[in-house]
Amino acid sequence: MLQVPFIRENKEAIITALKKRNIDAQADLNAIISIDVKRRSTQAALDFLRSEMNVASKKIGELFKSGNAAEANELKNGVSAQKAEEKSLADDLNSFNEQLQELLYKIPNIPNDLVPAGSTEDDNEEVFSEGEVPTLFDGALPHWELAKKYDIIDFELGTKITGAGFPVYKGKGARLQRALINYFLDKNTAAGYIEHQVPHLVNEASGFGTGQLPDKEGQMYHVGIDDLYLIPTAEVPVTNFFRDNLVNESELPILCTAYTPCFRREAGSYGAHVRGLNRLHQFDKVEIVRVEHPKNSYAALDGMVDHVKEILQELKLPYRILRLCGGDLGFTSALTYDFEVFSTAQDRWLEISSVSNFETFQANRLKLRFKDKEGKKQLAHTLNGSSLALPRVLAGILENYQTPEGIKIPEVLVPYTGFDMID
RNA sequence: GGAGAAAUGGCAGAGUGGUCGAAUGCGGCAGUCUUGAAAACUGUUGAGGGUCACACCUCCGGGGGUUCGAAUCCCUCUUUCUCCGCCA
Repeated sequence: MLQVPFIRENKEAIITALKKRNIDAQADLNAIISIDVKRRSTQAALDFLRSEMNVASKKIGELFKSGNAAEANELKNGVSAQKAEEKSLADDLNSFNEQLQELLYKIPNIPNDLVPAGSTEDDNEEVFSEGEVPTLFDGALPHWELAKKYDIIDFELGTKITGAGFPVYKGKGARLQRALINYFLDKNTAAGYIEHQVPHLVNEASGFGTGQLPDKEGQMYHVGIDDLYLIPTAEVPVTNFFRDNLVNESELPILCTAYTPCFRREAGSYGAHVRGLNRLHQFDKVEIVRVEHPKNSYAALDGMVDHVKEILQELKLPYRILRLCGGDLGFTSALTYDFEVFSTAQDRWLEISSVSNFETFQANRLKLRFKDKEGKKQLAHTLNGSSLALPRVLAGILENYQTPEGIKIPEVLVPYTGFDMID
């Protein structure tokens, strides 16, 4: 969420920047500014009236104490008469605040200068790639076939007990998942991220804090009876740790990591792209979250990108890094790098990580501030990234490491799996 | 799930209708003293809105109500604690 004073002072620049998202924000920004003017004048009028009433009330108390009941009663009638006006002004103010809030929720974050223009994922800019795409032998299979052949993932069983998109991992498949989780968490904690285990359901306020609500209700599973949401990512509980926090500058940066399952309804997805592990309703992910000083947030973003790179290098998977274009950029993000691993048997790239700087956009919603050296309060910057999303990493390993004899395990994972081959 | 008690500033904890945004202690910050630190002493120290700056307004778990006036009274929700029941 953008701040109103910022909008007031930078309207034209915001309109220009949001064009990269293919959004014309002019009308909404104008509405915000004019409602804010009304809001402030109403607030001033209300404050003035209340001040009068407060003075009179205090006087009434003094008059009663000094036994001057007649005069006190007269004043009382005067204040009573003002109450209707007070209520009307307060209602107006409330309504302006609500209108303002609603409009502010509609405006996405301002893209960073580096964000390329564009409307679809085809316009994303490749900024880095590494690792050789292996030439597969004759008879190489896509991961869902491999999963069946080696009996390590049972999609049908998941469908039976829950529904499509909820696979069951078995035997060495389950063990490999657990190995990946442990490996990722170890990498993250070695880099200074503090490991957390968090609730997998969150309340409505948390959904608002990170920007899933309003508008994206349909993406999350909602437990109606208790009004809780299943988390679509650990970003939601972890970033909301800091909701309504005022921290000391010296506490920054704050680095957290958490492994959680993630639940996504993925309404509207269909076809070959949801095959196998490509798109699931429940999947595992290890997340990293940072709360940063605004001065450091872009250096931190680069650091997170390097961190994820290192993991992929160790796994020896072919991957590339994309800088998302305006049209593909998430609502709350100012700059996002996507990591994609190459799925050899499918001959396509699969997104396995998304690393973003939200600048103050989430912090403003969260009321996450820090006190600087002068004692001034500033919004902090929040960032997060996946390190990594499990299913597609697993798909990448299965497909790229397959041999006629079986699936080799990346060397770095062997200490975690306890075996070096799935056969 | 049932019964009872409670929720106040970073923390602890006073405050039961007006002079309370709130005593006191701890903590934090600044200073005095000290070679430096500690101790001691002095001062300072909640948040939001609003203003050029003041003024002023709002906030004592959330929401609503009574009253000229609410931290204080009433209703409701949430959370915490104690006891009982159930339970991994």
